[in-house]
Amino acid sequence: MLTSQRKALILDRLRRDGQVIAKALADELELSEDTIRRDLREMAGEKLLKRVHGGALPLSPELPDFSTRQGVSSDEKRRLGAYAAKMVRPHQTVFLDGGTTNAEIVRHLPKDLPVTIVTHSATITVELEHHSAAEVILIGGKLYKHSMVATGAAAMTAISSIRPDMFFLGVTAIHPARGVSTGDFEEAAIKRHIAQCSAETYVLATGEKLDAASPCQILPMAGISGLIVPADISEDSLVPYQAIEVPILLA
Amino acid sequence: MLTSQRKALILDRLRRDGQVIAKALADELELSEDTIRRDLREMAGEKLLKRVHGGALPLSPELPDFSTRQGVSSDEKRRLGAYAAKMVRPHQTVFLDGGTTNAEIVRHLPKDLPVTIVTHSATITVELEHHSAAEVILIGGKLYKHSMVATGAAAMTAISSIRPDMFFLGVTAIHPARGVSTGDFEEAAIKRHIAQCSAETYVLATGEKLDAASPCQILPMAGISGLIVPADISEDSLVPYQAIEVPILLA
DNA sequence: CTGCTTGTTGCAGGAATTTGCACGAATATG
DNA sequence: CATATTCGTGCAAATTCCTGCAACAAGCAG
Repeated sequence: MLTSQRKALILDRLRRDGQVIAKALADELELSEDTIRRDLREMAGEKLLKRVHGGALPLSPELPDFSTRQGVSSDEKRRLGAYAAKMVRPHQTVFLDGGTTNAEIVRHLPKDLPVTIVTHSATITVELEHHSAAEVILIGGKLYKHSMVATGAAAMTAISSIRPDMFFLGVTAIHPARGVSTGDFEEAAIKRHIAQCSAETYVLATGEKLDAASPCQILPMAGISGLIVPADISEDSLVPYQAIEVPILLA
Repeated sequence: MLTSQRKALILDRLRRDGQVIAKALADELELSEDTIRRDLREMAGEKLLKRVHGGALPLSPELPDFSTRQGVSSDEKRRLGAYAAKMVRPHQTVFLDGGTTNAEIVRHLPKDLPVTIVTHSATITVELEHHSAAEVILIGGKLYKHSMVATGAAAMTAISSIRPDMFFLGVTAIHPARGVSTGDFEEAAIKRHIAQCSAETYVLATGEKLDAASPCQILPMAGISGLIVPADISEDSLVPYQAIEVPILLA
């Protein structure tokens, strides 16, 4: 690996993760920590990053980016996103629903992973700009602006022609008895349709979504292949879901 | 192996792999590293690549990033965008092509204008998020990442079902004899199709696009309903276009 | 054919860069 | 305050780079 590539990688990680740990990166790239630290020292000299004990941080905490990055993703969402990104195997076809949590999945997907991403979300599509090896299929239709996804008959038809290996479903609420749900009827129908076309359906759930219900059910819990929750969630809150035998994955 | 062939090969590898390692390529071609390095040195002089210790990298690893390109719209583009936005009447159906100039149109559209916007561009779609009265139709398909627009058979089909009142066409070059053109064959076909479905087709042209030609023609000049150019452009440069009777609108 | 020029290639030797290691100093953590 | 990391510096080995030079082939004029 060329030095300049390594430095570009470091900048990339800073943008993506908001931090770089010297030791972790040294392990990952199979180089000595000295080399990484030297890079960090030089880059700090060029005002490209801020050195801190143990690694480095971006110079400007967060670029004031538009709607895509509006919700400064919580650490919780980043962990869920990283976990889900690791589930994706090369050459799979993955359907990504809209939402900030799913945007985190994209940010953790390796930029050179050969994979087919299908999405009906404009914001997810924009996030995929620099994933050079990813084939992106954009589902069109009437835009539902609240979540910036395509809906309607055209979207339904387009989705029908695809059989994704896995679907990362975005929801607003999860309840043991009332399943996964969202606020809009049309959106719920689309999400349900995508799930039916997909081999597996996973839901990324931050803590505050558990044991809540929104007006429109998408699927009963039995329709979910797996629920991905932060590892530090209280065990009590998971009991009702273990009871109905939904596979729970700890991120 | 001829020198020029070798240099072409190097450019090829840069495009394909994003890097060239001097030693590895010397081994592969059974030449001394000196020869490879000499090539790299010369090509760096011609601004064809960027030399780094150990080999070379493409000049712009990630072409003038779309998101940053978008941020720095020139004053010229803003004026064109404002002018085009004023052409849009309430309740019309407008097809917006991708590109930074068309993004400027959106930024100048009143947020409460009741209008139907059709687009195959993910970035344009995101720009429309806060236009509450606009109905947005997103055209899906295989994403062409260079310009972040949907292409392919699916996009063609979806476009066919729509008859926009006006189409704002984005191009990379405009030439009196060779018409409007762009760099990608597939993209040109899509743009041509949209124009054929639309009642009127307008092209927003910044000064540097005039009298240039890109590989793939979209339409002859006769296929254009109007050319929108900055008002401060030199009159001389417009003469060839007035001669072929293309309506010219000064923004 | 000869002599000259031009362009390409490989090689030698010295300069510059990169990398990993050692060791003492600085910093975090309990 | 004690311990464990992490940091910085100096140093040595390896690699890569550059310059100058010589060998060789191709093209061209005389």
